Amino acid sequence: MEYQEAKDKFINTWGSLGTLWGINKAMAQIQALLFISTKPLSMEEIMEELQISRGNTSMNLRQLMDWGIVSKELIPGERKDFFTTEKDVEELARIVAKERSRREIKPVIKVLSDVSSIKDDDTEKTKELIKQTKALKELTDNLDVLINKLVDQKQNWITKSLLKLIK
Amino acid sequence: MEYQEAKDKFINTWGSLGTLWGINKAMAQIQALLFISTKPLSMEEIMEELQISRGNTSMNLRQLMDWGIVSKELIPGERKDFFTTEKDVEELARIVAKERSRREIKPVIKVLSDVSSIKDDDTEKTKELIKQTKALKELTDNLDVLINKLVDQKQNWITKSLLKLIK
DNA sequence: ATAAACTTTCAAATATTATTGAAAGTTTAA
DNA sequence: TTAAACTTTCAATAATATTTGAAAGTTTAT
Repeated sequence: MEYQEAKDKFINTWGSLGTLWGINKAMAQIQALLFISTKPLSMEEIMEELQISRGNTSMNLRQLMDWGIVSKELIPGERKDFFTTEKDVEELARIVAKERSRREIKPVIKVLSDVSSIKDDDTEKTKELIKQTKALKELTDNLDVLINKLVDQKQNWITKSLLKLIK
Repeated sequence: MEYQEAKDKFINTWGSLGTLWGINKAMAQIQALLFISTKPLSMEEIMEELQISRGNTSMNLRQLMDWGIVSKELIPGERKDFFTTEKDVEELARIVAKERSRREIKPVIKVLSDVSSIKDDDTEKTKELIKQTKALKELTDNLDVLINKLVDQKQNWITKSLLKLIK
């Protein structure tokens, strides 16, 4: 496999993986492109490489910046903005995990917490609703804590965590 | 909050959460409905409760069964099929984690592995592609192992894992 | 202040994905 | 067998999400 083919394959796979996880294709592809780029890229270059429109590029770069995964790089003497992504995979994973926790998990915990604390009217169906949503709430809560704990271990978190779990 | 409101809220939240994670709304809602039901439900009952078509119900029940989270329950003397979902949250989480590993993570590892093993032609961009995809491959690999290890701890896996990680 | 260079916004267009419903298929009881 | 009861399939349709592109907005150099 040659460079160009490998690059395309990586960007496309990353793009469809994104889709599968509720992240849109362009957003994932831009990140992938920056991730393997040897230098910061301008909007023009991104549009050109991925064959997407200016508007699309702009909106998705904004989202990536909101996630904290991509940042603007000011290049002296250049009028345009240039963009880079976090290059360290562990730091990247850390950011993504934290953001997903904040954006997706926390709000769900809130709903589960509300639903599971309705007044028990002593009917079987109410009891079941309370019991099951409470169990789900506890699981989600614990998972969230677990993820945040994992991710907070500053260096080599995965390796460290693995070692501990082996017993 | 009354029973009906809490139930609707739960089913709807679960439905939109599904969407966010690449699982379609009806599929997530059916699972949610079964999860808080006190008894197995027929297709008719599911259609009625969620206001969705027969075809939609049938297809999504099939998918839930393919995932291994819903199963047919044969009720003696009944002609219709009845359906239940796994009621234990930990077992549910275990199944979902295993399936996502198999369906989504493993194939990505394969692609990353292929891409990162292209022939090094000693250009800077090829070196960067190899370096970055290799790092990503290793991270994904390790995360996958970690998830599977967590999930394989038969009882109270989250609690146990948490304790270990506290140090 | 002006205008060129560049970025953002957002309504409309396009593409993708989910849903419907009726026909085809299957199972069961008599 | 036959036919009623039930389930599945899938082409057509509807709903949703993404993308475009041009106008509006912003910044910077002169």
